[in-house]
Amino acid sequence: MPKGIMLTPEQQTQRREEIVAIALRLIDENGFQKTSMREIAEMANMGKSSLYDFFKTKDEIIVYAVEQEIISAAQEIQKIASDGSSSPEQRLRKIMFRHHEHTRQNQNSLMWLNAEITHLNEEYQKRLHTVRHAYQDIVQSVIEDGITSGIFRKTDTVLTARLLINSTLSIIFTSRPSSDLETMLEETIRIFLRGIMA
Amino acid sequence: MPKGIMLTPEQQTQRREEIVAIALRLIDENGFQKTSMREIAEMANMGKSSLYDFFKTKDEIIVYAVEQEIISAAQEIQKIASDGSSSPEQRLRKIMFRHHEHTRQNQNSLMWLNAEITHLNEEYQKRLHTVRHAYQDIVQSVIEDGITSGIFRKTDTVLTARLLINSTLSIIFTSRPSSDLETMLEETIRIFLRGIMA
Amino acid sequence: MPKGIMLTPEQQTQRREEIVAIALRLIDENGFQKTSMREIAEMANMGKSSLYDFFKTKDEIIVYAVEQEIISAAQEIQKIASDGSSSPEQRLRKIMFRHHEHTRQNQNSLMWLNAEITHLNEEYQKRLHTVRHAYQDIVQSVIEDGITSGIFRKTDTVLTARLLINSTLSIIFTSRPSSDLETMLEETIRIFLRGIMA
Amino acid sequence: MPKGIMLTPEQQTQRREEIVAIALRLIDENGFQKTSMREIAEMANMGKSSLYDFFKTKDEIIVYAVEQEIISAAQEIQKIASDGSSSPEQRLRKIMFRHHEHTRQNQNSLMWLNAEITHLNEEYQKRLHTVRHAYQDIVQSVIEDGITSGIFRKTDTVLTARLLINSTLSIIFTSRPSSDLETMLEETIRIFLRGIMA
DNA sequence: AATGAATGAGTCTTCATTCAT
DNA sequence: GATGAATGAAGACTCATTCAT
Repeated sequence: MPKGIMLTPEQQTQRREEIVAIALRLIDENGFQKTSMREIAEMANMGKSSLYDFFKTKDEIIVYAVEQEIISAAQEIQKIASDGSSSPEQRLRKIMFRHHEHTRQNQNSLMWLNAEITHLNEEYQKRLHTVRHAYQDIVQSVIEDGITSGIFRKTDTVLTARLLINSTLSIIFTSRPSSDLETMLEETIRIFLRGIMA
Repeated sequence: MPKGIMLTPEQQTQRREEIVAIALRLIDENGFQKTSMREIAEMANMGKSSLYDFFKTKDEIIVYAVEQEIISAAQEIQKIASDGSSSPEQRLRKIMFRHHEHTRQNQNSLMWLNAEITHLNEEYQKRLHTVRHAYQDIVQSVIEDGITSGIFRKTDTVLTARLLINSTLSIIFTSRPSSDLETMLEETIRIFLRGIMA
Repeated sequence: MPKGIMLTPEQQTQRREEIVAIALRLIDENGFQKTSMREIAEMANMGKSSLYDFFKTKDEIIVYAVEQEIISAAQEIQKIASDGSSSPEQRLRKIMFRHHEHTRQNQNSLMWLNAEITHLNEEYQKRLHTVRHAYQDIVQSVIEDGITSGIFRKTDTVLTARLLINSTLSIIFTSRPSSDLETMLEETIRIFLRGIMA
Repeated sequence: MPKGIMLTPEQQTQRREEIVAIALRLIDENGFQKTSMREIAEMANMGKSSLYDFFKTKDEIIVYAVEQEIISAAQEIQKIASDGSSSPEQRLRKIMFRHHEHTRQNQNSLMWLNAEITHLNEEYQKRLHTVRHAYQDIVQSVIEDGITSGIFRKTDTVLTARLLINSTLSIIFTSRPSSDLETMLEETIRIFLRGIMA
């Protein structure tokens, strides 16, 4: 950690990623509230106040973390969504698998934000909404492709996309799993596809 | 609030209900964290410490509150579920309407618990799981009725019930509603029913 | 310190006075900024947070302290001001002596507020302005008596009162006293009286 | 801002003046406490730590700033004071106008120092006392001229000078101005002159 | 039985200052 | 010479919980 040399944007980003990785781990273990900045700083081997050079507030850490996760997941599902060689059904299925992974990896942060997003400051809410909407739009576009091509019936695609996206939470956050995650995911996809098939 | 007069068990219970009603309202308005014991006590016209005669911890308030809400909602959907004169499909639809109401009325408490349940003490987790499972079981039983009677295909009914139950959260917690709640609920039910129809 | 028994208003007030006395002493020693709530609490033999049962903010401590001092000083100079048996000149002189005492006893708090009042929240500013104006009004009224009775010439009495009042700060806050406080006060009064004599 | 090029003493001084000008402005806008070194550095287009090449501490900035202001104002009032063609009364009046300007331009810094000077380190206190005394001495000298020439009566000239000097604060820092600044200044001068006239 | 006074542990955040490059 | 990354110490404030009366 050189002292007076401006961090390149890459270094900045890398440092942020490091912090975020640590923070996410702690948050997943103990919850956001019970994770303190002191704790994060200690795990990150830096002074409490140095955190504030990278994130203006504690909230921003989780917001940034989830924002990045969603952006990166969005890029991946976008690739799948744009793959003209698969049927909408195929693509939706693939997206769900990728999405399930994303949900599983960030389960607690995502869930915490679901519950607390309305208590974040407006800027953060807006940032999250933006990326979430973009993400949903991708899923939605595949559904619309299916409708256009006649294999899906006409549904409220905004809602359908959201139902699909949120369904992975039902799979992951259960105190009474009926089988392994993958099997449940398959079953979920099956139900939904059948639900929207023409 | 007479001093030195023993409260009968009924009064005890009634007082608990009052507190719980107030707490639920405050939590739904401001979130669990931002609702303080002082605030609850003031609204309930009692001393801070008197709350502790009814609930051992702050957590217990929300746990008990949601527990009761779920129990009471379970009783109602049980009635619907047991109504032999309707088809399973009809019953599922009615249940979803009632369930949606329940979700809407306690949205923040329910969501907060979803996010924080793993950080509650074990006893509370267990209590919540118990009632949730019982609730889910009812929904599940209707689905199974449908399967038995041949109108639903064979699915993972535990999972299906959970998907159904959680779908109301997707409807209620959206920053981008595609239409009014009831319409979205109808659409959701339609998709699911179709998804599980034989 | 009984635990669950409501403090009577008198006890409340007394407790506040105790805190205020300690706080004022610390503030006079080390300045407002360098006096911490922890320090005050420790000196007052109470938990940090108990302070907040008596004062909502740190600022409020000094505001309340000075407010009370001014109110009490105002009552005393009011008595002098209303004493019909003395000439306005006599009364002004007596008031200045009493006022000088008041200034001396609260020198650092008063000076600190002079510098920082604009950074206090509005409510506090208003409270201070109110009592200060009331205090100034009393001094002003004596000056006006003198004008009415013809012994003082017509001056801007609002300004004159303020000059008179603030002059004690010049006497007290000097790094180069030209004599003892009382002598300087006498000289100051002499100059002012001569300055406004008809 | 060339790197590695030695600054000439003139450039050094000039840079200091720039910093000081910026600091004074910020301090007068937001107060000393709320003005951070980062803020000053940013406004001065230099790195935070570069400030420390010019000033050892934050305190020194305001000390130096006010010191320079007083020295420069002292030079100006010295010119007035030495003007043999005007009467002491005339000169005092002119000085007061110039002094009022000086006070007004640095009101918050001056007031802040009044309140906090005793909490500065000794060296800074000494430096400020030195220039303040020099400044007061000039005013005092004019008063003494007046006494010598018989138009002023014999007063404690050290005190009188201080009263005169501080009176501008009463004019400027009021929450209840009785008229515009200039008029109040005129009235103040009138009262004082009359107060010390033979 | 009922209360509110008292607390202690903990929170996020700020900032002047240092120092390696 | 100039910089900004890094920090440590501190600060105000909150709140669930306890307990003496």
